Amino acid sequence: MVTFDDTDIKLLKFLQEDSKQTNKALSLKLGLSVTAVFERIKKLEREGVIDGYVAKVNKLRLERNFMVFCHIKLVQHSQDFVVRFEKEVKQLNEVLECYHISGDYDYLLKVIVKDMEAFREFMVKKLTKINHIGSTHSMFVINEVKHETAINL
Amino acid sequence: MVTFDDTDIKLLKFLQEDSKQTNKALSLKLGLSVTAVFERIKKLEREGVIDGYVAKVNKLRLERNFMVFCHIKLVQHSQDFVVRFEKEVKQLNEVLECYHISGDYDYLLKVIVKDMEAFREFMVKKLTKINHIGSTHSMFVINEVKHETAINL
DNA sequence: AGTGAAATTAACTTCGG
DNA sequence: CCGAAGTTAATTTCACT
Repeated sequence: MVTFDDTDIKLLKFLQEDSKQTNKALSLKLGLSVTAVFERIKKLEREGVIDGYVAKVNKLRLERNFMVFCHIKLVQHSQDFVVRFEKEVKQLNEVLECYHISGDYDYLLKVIVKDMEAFREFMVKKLTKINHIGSTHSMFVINEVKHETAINL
Repeated sequence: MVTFDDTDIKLLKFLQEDSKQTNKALSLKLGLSVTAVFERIKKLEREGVIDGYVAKVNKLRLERNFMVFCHIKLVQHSQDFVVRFEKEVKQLNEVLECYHISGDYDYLLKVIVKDMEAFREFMVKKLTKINHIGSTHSMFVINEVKHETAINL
């Protein structure tokens, strides 16, 4: 098991907020040399703690501002059905997230589309075309109160 | 209204996947010069379409692998209560996402903590300490089937 | 482990056309 | 939008604490 010291945690916090800042800037915030920062980042990348670097885009500006959470129940829970459902749902690009959850429903999906019309299309032509879906229940997002990409470290 | 051409959309797709690739690499993928890529990125940043650049971290490696979705109902829905609830929930670092949703419950929260014990602490000491919460319903994530950070463009 | 400095490479940024 | 030139930062190495 690899361990992380406080400096690693701080470094990850900074990089989760802004990955474009220079190693110089990070070295000042951390009280380390540029070389040390460089080595630590490389180590975190090598160990897979840092999983990559991505641009965040503004959903509103891109007309992908209609978010819906869909609960899904399967008709059966045999290994076979579960595997097939998960495989098919992964291929739907409107589905950004899919979780197998405890409770009344089996799955919770986060779906992002342009508008209600696009959502209807998605439901009718894609989601409900997947076999073995028992029932669905959609919850529309009225307002995004909070959306953090950074894990709380 | 600002518009985006196909090249902008492609560029955003690439940057949502990997923001550390060089403008040179992007220029090859897009069939443009490095300068053109540079100018387009700057334009997208200026216009707020690109919202920032962040490092993705591996939840598993960092012991933040316990995810719970919490439904919350308020006892009242006066402007005052809603505003106060939203303000307080924003300050909880275990809550990565919070949505005001349609349906039986008022809010859906995505909570990430270390383990069940940490979740219990969170519920008892933080979440249910917020006033005006009527009822809650927690759904534990058994398995993360899909988790895309990139918006489907 | 970390530091500072120096050398190298590569990327970013500006500018004239 | 392009290519070239100038600027800056990332990256690597090394001698030393």
